[in-house]
Amino acid sequence: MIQSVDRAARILHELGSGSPSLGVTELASRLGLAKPTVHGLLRTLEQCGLVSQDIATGRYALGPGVLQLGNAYLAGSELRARSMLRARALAGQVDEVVWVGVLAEAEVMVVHHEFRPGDGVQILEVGATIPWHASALGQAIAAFLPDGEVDRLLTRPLRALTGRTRTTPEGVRKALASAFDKGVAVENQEANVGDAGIAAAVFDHSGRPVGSIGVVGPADRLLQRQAKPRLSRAVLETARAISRDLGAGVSHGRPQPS
Amino acid sequence: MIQSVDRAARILHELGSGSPSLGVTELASRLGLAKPTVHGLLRTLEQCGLVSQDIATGRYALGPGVLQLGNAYLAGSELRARSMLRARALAGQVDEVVWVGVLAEAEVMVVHHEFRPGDGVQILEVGATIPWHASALGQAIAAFLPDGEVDRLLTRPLRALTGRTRTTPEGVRKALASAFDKGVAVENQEANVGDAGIAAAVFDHSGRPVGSIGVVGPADRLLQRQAKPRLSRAVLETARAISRDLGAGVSHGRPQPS
DNA sequence: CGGTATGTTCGACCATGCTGAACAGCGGTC
DNA sequence: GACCGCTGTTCAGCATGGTCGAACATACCG
Repeated sequence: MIQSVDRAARILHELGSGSPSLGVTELASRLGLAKPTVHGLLRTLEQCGLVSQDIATGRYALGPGVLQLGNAYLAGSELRARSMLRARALAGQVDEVVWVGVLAEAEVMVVHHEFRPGDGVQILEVGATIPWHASALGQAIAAFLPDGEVDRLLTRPLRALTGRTRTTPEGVRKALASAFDKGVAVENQEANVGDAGIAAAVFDHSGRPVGSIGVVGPADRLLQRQAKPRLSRAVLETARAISRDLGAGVSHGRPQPS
Repeated sequence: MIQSVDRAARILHELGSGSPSLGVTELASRLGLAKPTVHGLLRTLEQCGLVSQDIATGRYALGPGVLQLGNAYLAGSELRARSMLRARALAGQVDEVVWVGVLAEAEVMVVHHEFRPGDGVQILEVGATIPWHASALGQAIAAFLPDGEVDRLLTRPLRALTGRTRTTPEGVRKALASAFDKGVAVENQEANVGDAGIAAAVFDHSGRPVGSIGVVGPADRLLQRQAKPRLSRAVLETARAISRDLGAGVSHGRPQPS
């Protein structure tokens, strides 16, 4: 663990969360470092294009370079590349917004967003993150993770995003067990009031869940008695198809803890 | 300049350009560093979520963290925030795709993409980069940069993307002079065969060009005799309006070299 | 016109990251 | 099946180079 690099990453993380621009002093106090240390790191990051300084105020913010990297990540993501066509097909089949996500730390990140075919509203959610325990995408992935990793995830505090968010390890475990049994995770207004999600995990050739795909939309429409089974089946079949594209076998049991 | 941080950034940059995943050995040889050095940097970056290792092959690729940062950059970009509404209005008014860009090193990066209202094809270009000299967005910004910075940009090789790309400093300078006079830069198939662009610079309160906004589309449609003046005027007015929102004065001369 | 913020520079100590060489695990190949 | 080349990884020692405290320049505000 190289300290200076770790500190630089923490600076980037700090600039990315919360206030869009911070001063040297504030950054130093937040990270518990000396002011000149932070200054040197910032100067380096600026020269690399990852951070930019507002010449007027002297404060620092993330630079265009990070966006370029983010774009490169998307372009190089095999999961994303393999799921785009099938995501579009799924969106057309069920007439809902489709998301593809991966697990990053304790958040699930949307790496692809397929619009609902006829819908005019276009809010692009690529790059957005949602606490894993509050999203169908996250639950679908976690359900097939080795026990050890699930335990590690559950040690973190489970923040409540709505009144229906599962905030106890037991509650989340129940959801994971259900998702493991059925193959699909269902989330009912646990992340956003009014919105529900249905998602299934995608596996790579080694049987590890590398991400998930699912539909998102108004809870009353997605969870309608006649809609839910149809959506679940469509999502699961799409996830299985992508997994097959990635070289996974057909059957997925819970992998052994490593 | 902190070497380890700079090297980490170069690793990220290398992972972002070209092959989506690289091995330690290849990275080390590309950067001219020792293998264990690169290994240590990669381990640190991995722990920060900026890089992820494929457990099967052992190779490294960009991690989800960089996408998160890229998204944070977009969310915190004042230029982007201020231009979204006006970009949408412009797109509706002229019925063309609208891009908002900023200059990053020698590339112009698209930070906002407004779809052509009725168009079904939806290729999102946010995060994409184009050599500055080959795009209307880049030329519009450079036309209002201090002479010194333009000189510095022109010392780099001017890569040809099409047969019409300006590849000599003189040719580019002529385009910049025209953009400076008219307030709008016009690019005719210099980046992509068949595509043209019309863009104007956006200024902040200090009079510095912070980015640009413009339309992109088929050359024969954009550069039609009756369309071009109309588009130019609309683009210029939108750019001026955004500049005003950012607190810029009304008149923009070429700033003194600093 | 001080006072108190800020961002920045300098110099010295010593921790820290770099490098060479050696280790372990794989895959192909003769 | 044992060899060889390749990979990613670990380990030690040296000295490079990053960190920190204090001092500087500057801007804002009372």
